[in-house]
Amino acid sequence: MGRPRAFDRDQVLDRAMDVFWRHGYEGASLAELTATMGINPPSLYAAFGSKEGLFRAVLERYGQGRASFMEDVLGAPTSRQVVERFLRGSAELAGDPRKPAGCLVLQSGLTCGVGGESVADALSEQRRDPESRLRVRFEQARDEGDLPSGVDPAALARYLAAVVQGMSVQAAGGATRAELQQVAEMALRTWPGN
Amino acid sequence: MGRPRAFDRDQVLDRAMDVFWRHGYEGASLAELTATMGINPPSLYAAFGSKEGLFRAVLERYGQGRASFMEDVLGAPTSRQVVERFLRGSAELAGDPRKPAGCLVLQSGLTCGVGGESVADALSEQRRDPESRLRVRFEQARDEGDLPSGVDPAALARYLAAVVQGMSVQAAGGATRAELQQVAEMALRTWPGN
DNA sequence: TCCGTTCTGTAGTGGACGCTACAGATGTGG
DNA sequence: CCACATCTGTAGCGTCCACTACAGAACGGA
Repeated sequence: MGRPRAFDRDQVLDRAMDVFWRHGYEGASLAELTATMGINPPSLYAAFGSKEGLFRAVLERYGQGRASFMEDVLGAPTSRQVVERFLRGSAELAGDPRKPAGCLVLQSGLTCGVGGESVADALSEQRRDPESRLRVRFEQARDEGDLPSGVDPAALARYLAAVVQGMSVQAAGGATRAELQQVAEMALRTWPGN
Repeated sequence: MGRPRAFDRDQVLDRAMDVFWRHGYEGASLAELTATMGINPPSLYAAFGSKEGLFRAVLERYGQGRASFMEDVLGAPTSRQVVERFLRGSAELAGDPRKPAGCLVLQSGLTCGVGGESVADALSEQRRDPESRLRVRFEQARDEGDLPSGVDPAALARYLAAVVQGMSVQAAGGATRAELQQVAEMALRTWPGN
């Protein structure tokens, strides 16, 4: 009971995500956030507590999409197909013209000013997550004999994470979807067999 | 004539570089910069004009080191060796424990707030430079028959740039030098021949 | 209809930011 | 030794930042 909320939580989160994505966590000002979200500061603070709280809510929403992507990737029958889905799908996502370039988790903060360390740490953790899930999947593949000999699951996972993060950087610099796909195909040459 | 400058320009630039590297362009405050450089704001402004002017001076100094690295890379006799030097050398640099992790050009600003676009553009340009020089080198290699058939010089250059940028991101997340070297070696499998 | 509760919009708050006015210090040229 | 030019340190400028006090509006319950 009480006066009902005049905005849709998911909708304003999507709009906030766009601002954080384009300007980074610290570069996104409350003035621009509230203007884009179409609400006033008190409403924002009542709903999310703080700028960091808002950002974490955005991050969680973003993480849902990533999680479903990773489930599709990890569900591929062979390790070679895991790699294909991961690289090609990431190129597709990083180059999606309907969204800001690259990846929110990378764009919104590689570095931070003093006091922003907790946000930077949260982002760093988010970046590590797909890599560790890939590693686990490749360890399983190795035990099943589904990994070329001489390939270390951890090194392969780290390499793939690096390539995808590099694609995000390229996208931020204006690379097109087709160019990102070329990067994915070059990376797939790492592993011509299978 | 007049009162002589009480600080060494290159020394304060190196110290400023460290701050920008760790906190990014916008995350580096004048207070921290002046404290680290050991000078007061008026001295800084007399010498560099503005925070952006200081950053550009830092960037130019950083670029000198990068340029000599790229000259060594591009001077390798075969394209395969160009790739080896670029990947292994970049892993070495990104993991250098004497400096902040990764690459200044990437750490100091993938995104920016409103008004910081000129800095972001300058950084984006700096990021493209090694890639275009690699492309030119690979085009030369192709004309000399020194490139495997089916490899596009532009795509190869972009791929390598992405891998190296990804290594920087990994370094920012705490990856060790040895782990970065593993990424380089994985990437070298792209091109087992030669 | 009135009450309690929750949200909304206006209009700020203190503080940190990039930057600079000013006066004193330190050098060179005459 | 003095006039002048340049740098240095103190102290503070206006502006923008994340954030909030407050009063009125919009609901459900009695």
